[in-house]
Amino acid sequence: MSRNNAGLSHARIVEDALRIVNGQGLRRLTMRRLGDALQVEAMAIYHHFPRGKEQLLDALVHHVMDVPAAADPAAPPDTRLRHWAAGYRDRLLEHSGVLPLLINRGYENPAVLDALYAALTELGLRGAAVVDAARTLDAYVLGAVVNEVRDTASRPEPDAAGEQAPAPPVDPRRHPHLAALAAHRRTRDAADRFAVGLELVLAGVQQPG
Amino acid sequence: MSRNNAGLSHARIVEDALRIVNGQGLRRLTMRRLGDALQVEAMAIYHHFPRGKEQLLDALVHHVMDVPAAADPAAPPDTRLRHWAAGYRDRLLEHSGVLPLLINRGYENPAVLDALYAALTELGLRGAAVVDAARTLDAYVLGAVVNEVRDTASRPEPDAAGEQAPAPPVDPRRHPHLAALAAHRRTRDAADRFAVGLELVLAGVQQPG
DNA sequence: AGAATAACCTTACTGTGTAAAGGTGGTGGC
DNA sequence: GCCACCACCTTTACACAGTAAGGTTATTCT
Repeated sequence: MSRNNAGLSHARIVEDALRIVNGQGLRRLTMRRLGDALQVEAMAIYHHFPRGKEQLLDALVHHVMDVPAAADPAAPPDTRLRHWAAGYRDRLLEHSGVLPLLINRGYENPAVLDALYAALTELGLRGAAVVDAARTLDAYVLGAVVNEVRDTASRPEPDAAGEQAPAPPVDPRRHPHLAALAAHRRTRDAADRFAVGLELVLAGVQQPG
Repeated sequence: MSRNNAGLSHARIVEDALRIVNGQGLRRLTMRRLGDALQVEAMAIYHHFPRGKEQLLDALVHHVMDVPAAADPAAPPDTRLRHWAAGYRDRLLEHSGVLPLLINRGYENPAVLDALYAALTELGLRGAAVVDAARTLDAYVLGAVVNEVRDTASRPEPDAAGEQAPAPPVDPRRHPHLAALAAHRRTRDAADRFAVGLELVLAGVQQPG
């Protein structure tokens, strides 16, 4: 506990960094701020992450992505796919602050990917069709979460009383379909939207069967 | 042309900023660097973007997203959807540097969205199904592009002769499906992968008809 | 014991966004 | 003609970012 042993560790650093990110945003994740949270000087972090902030951000991505494949091998394959998607979405939403990092930093979780392939194979897909389906599902989930995060971020707060939806004006001359369907755009909540879209993708992925 | 008129303009600033971003990356887009590119001091930009860099980044997103809806009203609706998807992907890939900004900054292009609704309606969808399908397609395209960008970024260069795929080792005991399908994971190029996935989503979106 | 080392601290430098205030030329009112 | 004003750009300055270099300890090894 003395001067040269503050109990710092890879895990503790990542943990506190993640707390900062999803409490104050990625922008405010700073070496000095992280040091403060860890009761340590900023430069102490460099002993555990010699490549500095870049390496720290890599570790954040890795930590978010490195989960064991949810194992319910008895469940039917389509149920497992839905669980996979829901779990994936939950994890991304819980750490939505690191989403920008996922664009440039690779992850790839073999266990999860293998389980995904397994479920799709059990559904009757073979060979390239499995890989294509997996990629498509992955893309859908990621894109859906990104859109969801953007929506909830730009959707303002129910701050004052009554003030909620500014209802953006849409010109029915220029955009008739948009105007006609405007009501349908506000119905479901985020979770329902995700589930509905997932069903569509799942249906497409098993089209021949 | 004197000292108080360097010919700066909203459009020119956005243009040069975008050039920097997709030539050197978002990280290197800096007020001073942008000033240099525009032959101007950094603070000059604040006269056209009073809210500073935040507003500049908003403008970048807006510029990337604000394109007229590709109008080929004679084409069949499914063709129009494919064109929309291809155009969307191209635009995102061309400015892949701004992708991280799309997560937190809203855009929404009414013209494009209306055209999308129109095509889906022509396909036979009605009401909420149109909105759901549009959201699903949007999510797929965005997610697919994000994955594609990550792949091409982490995929190293065919720099020296012959050296290309390090072929990550996969344990066939732990991940049998991954091992069995490894060959299928490297077949198609990025454009094909996108097209194949899009077909799956399109199929799912029109499932009842 | 003495030396090596792991874990942290101090200092210092470059680069970043931007507030504040200063010029400078052109434009309109009188 | 002249002067006030304003749009446009520059200067200066500050707080905060990441991190290289080197210093300080306590533990551990010989």
